[in-house]
Order: sequence, then structure tokens, then C-alpha cells
Amino acid sequence: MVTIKDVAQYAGVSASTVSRVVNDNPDISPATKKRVQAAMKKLKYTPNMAARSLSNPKAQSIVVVFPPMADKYQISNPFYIGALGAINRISQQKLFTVNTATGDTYKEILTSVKLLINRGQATRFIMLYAETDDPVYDYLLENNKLVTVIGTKKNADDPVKTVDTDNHLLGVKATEYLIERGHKKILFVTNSNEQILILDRLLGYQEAMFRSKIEALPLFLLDSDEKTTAFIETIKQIKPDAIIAVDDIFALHLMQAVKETGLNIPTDISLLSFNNSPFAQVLHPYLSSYDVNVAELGETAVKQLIEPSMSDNILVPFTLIERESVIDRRNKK
Amino acid sequence: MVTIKDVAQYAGVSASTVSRVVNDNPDISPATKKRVQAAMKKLKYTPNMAARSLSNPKAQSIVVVFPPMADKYQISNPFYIGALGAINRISQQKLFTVNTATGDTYKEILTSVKLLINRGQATRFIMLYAETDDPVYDYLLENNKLVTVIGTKKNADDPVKTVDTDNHLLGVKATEYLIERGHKKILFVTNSNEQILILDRLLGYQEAMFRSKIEALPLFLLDSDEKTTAFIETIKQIKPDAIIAVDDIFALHLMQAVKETGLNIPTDISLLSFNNSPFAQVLHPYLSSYDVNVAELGETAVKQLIEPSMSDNILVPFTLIERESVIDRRNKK
DNA sequence: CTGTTAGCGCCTTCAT
DNA sequence: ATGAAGGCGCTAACAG
Repeated sequence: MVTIKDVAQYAGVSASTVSRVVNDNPDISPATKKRVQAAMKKLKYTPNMAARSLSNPKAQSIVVVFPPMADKYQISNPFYIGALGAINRISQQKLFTVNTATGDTYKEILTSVKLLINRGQATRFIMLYAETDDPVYDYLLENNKLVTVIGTKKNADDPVKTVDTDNHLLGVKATEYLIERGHKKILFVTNSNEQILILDRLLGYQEAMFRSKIEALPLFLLDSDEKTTAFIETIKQIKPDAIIAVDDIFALHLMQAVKETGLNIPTDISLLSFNNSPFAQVLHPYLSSYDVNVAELGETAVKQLIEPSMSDNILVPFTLIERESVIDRRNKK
Repeated sequence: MVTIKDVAQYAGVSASTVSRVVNDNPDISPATKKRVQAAMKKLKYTPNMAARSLSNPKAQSIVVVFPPMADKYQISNPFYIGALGAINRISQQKLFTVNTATGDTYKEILTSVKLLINRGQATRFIMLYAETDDPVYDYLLENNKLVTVIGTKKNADDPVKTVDTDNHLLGVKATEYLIERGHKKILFVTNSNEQILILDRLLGYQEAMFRSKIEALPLFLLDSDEKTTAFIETIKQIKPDAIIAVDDIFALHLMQAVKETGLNIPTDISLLSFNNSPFAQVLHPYLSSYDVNVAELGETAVKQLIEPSMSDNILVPFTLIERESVIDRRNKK
């Protein structure tokens, strides 16, 4: 293994100098900087993370906090693993070590977090979820840790940074996309009305409908199996020409329900959803769905944590993945 | 932060002594051992991992190697995240730090692995996948790292440990389960015949059929969309009373295909699958599926890596999760 | 702008 | 069975 001393010797400088170029210390002459970098490259030097965080305890590690794993649905969303990948990638570049805090319950996650803190002086955290009654979030704040959450903060004045999708805009864009393609009766369906992100999307939908001077249909809340029959009835009565579902997997349920009405997707009803999870491509028609750009979400989170210049609250753009579940109805008239 | 010295002082011993009890050094008197442990507890001492791996470079870290993330399907299997959770949990107990190696491609994963090795002297690895042409596996072996793979080794004499599901037995049990419930014409359907695990399950199926003196149906390989019509034809002709699918998500495709024949699941055809992923509960009828016990797989992997006494190759039991897709046909006669 | 020194928390000889 | 001393690789004052 090649150490900082090897590089120093090879470059004819002291270890501190090498350390300085590694850490981008500004007051170092371009000439020696170049020489040292050449030496590092030549020797294939890679800093030892353990030594690093020993002498500079509060800086070199990022811990990624996962949501409770008891919820298989949530956890099997490739979002989490994708975020981990993205975070890993730039953390490696920036010479940060990444650890993970996991558990089946919030309590276990908290234990995991505490251990990491006591053990390795972890001070930087990325929370992959945002839940209202989450003790981990509270603990981190109480102990003055640096945290950025992918999602929203609990209270407006919490000292945490956030990266998130612009869910309001998402609602607007989805609705406009449908309207542009000749849809008039657009129904917004959700399986929960407790998450802020869902509310935001709904508001976006309503705004877009209003602006297009089309009457918005009331939200249909399908939050239990029992409401499925009511949903089917609603479909038969209202005969919407498009449905916006808040999530791919939920959209799959809707597909099954719609099928029972005898109506066809997408011929009779278009279906548009969010998250672009693998569930979008399980059954035909494959779902058109909005991708929220996990990689950028993850990268931004890391940058917010280690680059002081980054803004505190950032919104990341999304992308529509067009597949089979929405058709253009304009020429049908 | 409380250090080893604090504990030493509090217990009235030297730091070395504390270090020895932390590391289970045998020649330490029971009395002082007890006293030190009390002190540790009292002071809530947790060893600093960075310092630990600095002075004892080759021992304190485990890296978990993920499969390429480009494959969204594979990666969204909660298996990986579940394994990470289990590994995390006992690694924390055993005073090991866990890092992750990730990437979109094998090449990127390899880069990640190399970095970890050069940086933190990582020597212990858990591979979450087993693929025949995987450069990461080769690299790890060439460099004499300690590795256990969750799955199978490439060559019988590779110096790696393995934990795996007994896929042959899985095939046997699944088939027997169906037979016991009065099924006679059992069709085994797969979307690939290249993975060893699938072959093992198939062999298990054939063995069980043979032992029950029931004629085994030929394997149906549904590895492309074009073969769907052929599959539908086969169903109509053969009229199986049960189908074994190699994976939940694949089973979902089969459900859709079967529906087109006019036959009903489970009334006409039972459907049994493997992996017990969240996909099993997306559409009714919810799938009966075999759970492979991720937590134990992960825990065993860690133990194999750090406890010399553990056997090199271990099989972990599985569990059937009964839901709606299989019915008992015995009383129907 | 660069080198020297000390020390981060722990483990491991080497003594005793 | 236990303590003292040195060092792992790196960074952070402090000089100069």
C-alpha cells in the first residue's frame, strides 16, 4: 500500500504538502501541486480513509439513512438503491466514506445511527425518506448533525437541507400533457391523502385544469380494498378519458379495476402515473410514468452536505417516460 | 466522545487492558474483565472504527458488493436491500464497518471495489450475486481477498465461501406441495434457462414428479414476448391444473397470459412461484410464493467471513408463503 | 508557500 | 496478567 510519505518522497516534498494538494488547499504553488499530482498518479496513491477520519474526525464520512425495511413495498422501490449508488459514486470522488443506517423499524434505525455516531464521529447524514413522526430525524437535529433530506423538512425552520422533486409542477405537467393530447375528463386517483407530495401533485393538477378552463373532477381516494367497487361505479358513471395515478404500483391496481368495467386502457381511458418504477413495465399496457431522476437527487444531496456554496433547498427536474398507457385523442374528433 | 483512555481511567487499568477485553484477548483475568466491561457500559463506550482499522488494517471492514444497477428489475428485488440490512445488523455487533461497492456496470463496480481496497485495506467481501462472467469476482480472487458469495461459486475449487438456498429442494418441495393438493398436470415455466438456480429448481420438479409417478411436462421456456402466443396455445391444449413459475414478476406475466385463454387462476389453474417479492401482492389472486429467508442468508454470510469455525458452504432453509393462487383440488373429485 | 511537530484512538510488541 | 511505549497514515497548528 502506498502512503502519503511515499508520494512526498517521490515528489521531493513533505507529507503536509501532499496532504494539502489532496485536500485542495488554496495556498500551494501550481508548480508543486502539479508535481505532487503527477507523483500521486504515478504511484497510484489513494488516501487511507481510516487515517483520514482519525485525524479529521468530523468530516470524512456520510451516512445514508434508509427507511424502515419492514415496509417491503416502499423498500423495493429502486429509488433507494439507486440513490445509494449515486451517493456512493460522488462520495468516492470527494473522498468521503459512506456508511448505511438501516433497520426494520425507526427504533432500530435510530440505534444504528447512534452507533455510527459514537463510533466513527459521523456528522453528515442523508435521509432517504421524510416521515412526520420519525425519531431519527429529531435525534439528528437535537445533536446538531449536518443533514440533508431527500424530500421535505418537517418544519420550515428546521436546520436541514433538502433536495426534492417539484411535485406541484409534476402535477401541472402531467395534467397539461394529457390536456394537450385531447383529454377532457381527467380523474386524479390516490391511495392516500396524507403525504405532502401527493397533495402537491393534486394541487398541480387542479391548477392546470383551472388554467385550461376545464372542470377538475373531485379527487378519488382509493385507500382500501372496499372502495374498489365504488371506484368501478365512479368510472362507469363519469367515464373519464384519462386517469392520473399517484404511483405505478397503485396504477396497476387501477388497471385491474378498470378492466372490470369493460373499458379498455388506453383506448377508452388513458392512464398516467408517477415514479417510473419497474412496476410500470409489468403488465401491458406499459405505463407512461414520470421519472424523478434519482441519480441527480442523490448527487445533489451529497453536494449540499459538503459544499457550503450549494443552496439549502433544491428542486430536481423530472422526465416523462412515454410508454403505452396514454394515447393522443385529438384526431379522434 | 468517550475513548479507550476514559474507560481505562474509570476502571483503574491501562488502555491496553481495555483494548484486550474489547478484543476478547484470552489472557485477561475474569475480575478485571468484568470491571472493564462495567466501565464500558457505564461510560457508553463504543470503539472508534477509524482508529481501529488504522492500527489493525486488515480486519475491521466488510464490503457488500451489489450487482449492476443498470438492471432495474434485478436491483428492485428487495432481496438486496434486505441482505444489506441483515449484514449491517450483525456487522455492527461484531465491530465491523460495512461499506458498499456499487455501479451501473461490472466495470464501475470493479472500480468501486478497487478504490475501497486501496483506500481502506478492505479484505472481506460479500457478493450479493453470482454471475459467470463477472470481473469483480475474478479480481477479488486474484488478490486473495476473503469472499463469501450469496449464491454459487464459479468453479468448485475457488477459495470462496458460499451461502445459498437449496434450489433443488425448493423445486422438490414446490412440486410436492402441489401434488399433495391434488394437482396432476403441473407445468414448469421459466423465462431463462441460463441460471444455475433455475436448472436446480427444474431438476427438483422433475425428481418430485418422478417419485410421485406422475408424468413430468416438458419445461416451457417463455423467454421472449413472441413466445406468449405459443404459451397460450400450450395452456389451451395441455390444460394444466398448476403452473410453477420461477419468479413472482414472471408469474404476473403468466397471469395476464392465462387470462387470455379464458381460464381462471386459481379455479382452473393454480399458480405457485418463488422469491416472495412484493410483486407477489400486486394483483389478485395474490401469489403463493417461497420466501428464501434473506435475513439468514445475510447473517450467515457475515459469520462465514469472520468466524473461522463456520462451514464453507451453507444452505439456508426456505418458507412457503401461502396466499391465494393455489387451491386444494382434492375434494373436487 | 512549505516543512516540522504533535497527536487523533487504538493495537501490538516488549517488558515486568 | 498487566502496563508502557511506539506507530498505523493522515491533518492541523506553528514556524519560517
